[in-house]
Amino acid sequence: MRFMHDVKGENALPATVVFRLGTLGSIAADMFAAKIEAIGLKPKHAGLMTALQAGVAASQQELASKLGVAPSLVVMLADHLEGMGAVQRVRDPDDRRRQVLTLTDHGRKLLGDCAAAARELDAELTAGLTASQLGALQRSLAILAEGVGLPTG
Amino acid sequence: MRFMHDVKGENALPATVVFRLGTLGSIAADMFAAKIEAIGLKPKHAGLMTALQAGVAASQQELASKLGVAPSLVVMLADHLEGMGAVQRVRDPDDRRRQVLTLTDHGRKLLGDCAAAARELDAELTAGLTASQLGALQRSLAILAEGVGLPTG
DNA sequence: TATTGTTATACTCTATAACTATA
DNA sequence: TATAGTTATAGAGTATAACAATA
Repeated sequence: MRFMHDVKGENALPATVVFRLGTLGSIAADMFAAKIEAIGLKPKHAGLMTALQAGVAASQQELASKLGVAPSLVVMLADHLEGMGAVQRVRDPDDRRRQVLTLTDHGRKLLGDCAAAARELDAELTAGLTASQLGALQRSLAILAEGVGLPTG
Repeated sequence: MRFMHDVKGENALPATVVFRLGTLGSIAADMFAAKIEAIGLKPKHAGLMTALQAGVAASQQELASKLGVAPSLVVMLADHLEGMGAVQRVRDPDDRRRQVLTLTDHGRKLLGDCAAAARELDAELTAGLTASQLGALQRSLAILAEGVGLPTG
């Protein structure tokens, strides 16, 4: 006979995937934010540039939709990135209402710096995993990401 | 010869564990928040109750430390939980400055409801994984959680 | 004087709503 | 009239700082 709520067992809240993803994700996001703060970026800037790099969105409306944020937030993110020379805004000649964003060389370099920071954190975060565990984790996370239709990749 | 920044490859930002944990974690947290909103709770309330249940903290200061939030936030979370009869505040007779929080029966029931909600989301989220992939994922996440000294897990 | 809890205040983030330009 | 972008405003969430009670 077991406890109905199974407070310590594998059915308890802390053992669920959503709980662990939520808590680990929050910590991971904070670590990443701290790492890229030095180059003047926040995670959402990296997310926007990643969407541009992947070619899944170009106009600000498309970006807002893909990133799952309000259009007004894209304006501020793009302002910041344009101000530091990471992206360029060019009016779409076919529809002059649209601002098409493109990554500059500097933007690509910054995105590379973000990736390098992320890889350093990966090494730190996954130090306790064996190589095969790490591989399995990466594959599982990729499947989960695909399952929820992840905005930014 | 490869591109220096390897923008699409497995070294790129979207393929890192931190990036995927961050994005998936945010989605998971939102899903969980939406599920438990109906019972008047937010993820941080569940985290606080989980810490109480696990016995890793009792006073509000200890909770603030374990949860990684400001003491003033614990006051508000505890106010809310006390208001709905999920926790009790009792003064520590040995040190009357300390408020010791304890879960009530109703609090334990609510925590069980949170766990049930999380399990439902797990089923939905991990539908694309095989049983063995799921098991491997759970083990890996547990190791990562331990590695970062997770507050509430 | 130091510490726990509380209250008051301010800041960050983000969304909603109003506005401008273009279609 | 409808849409892309922008600006202005407002709300949620959380931290910092001041305060009260106890040690």
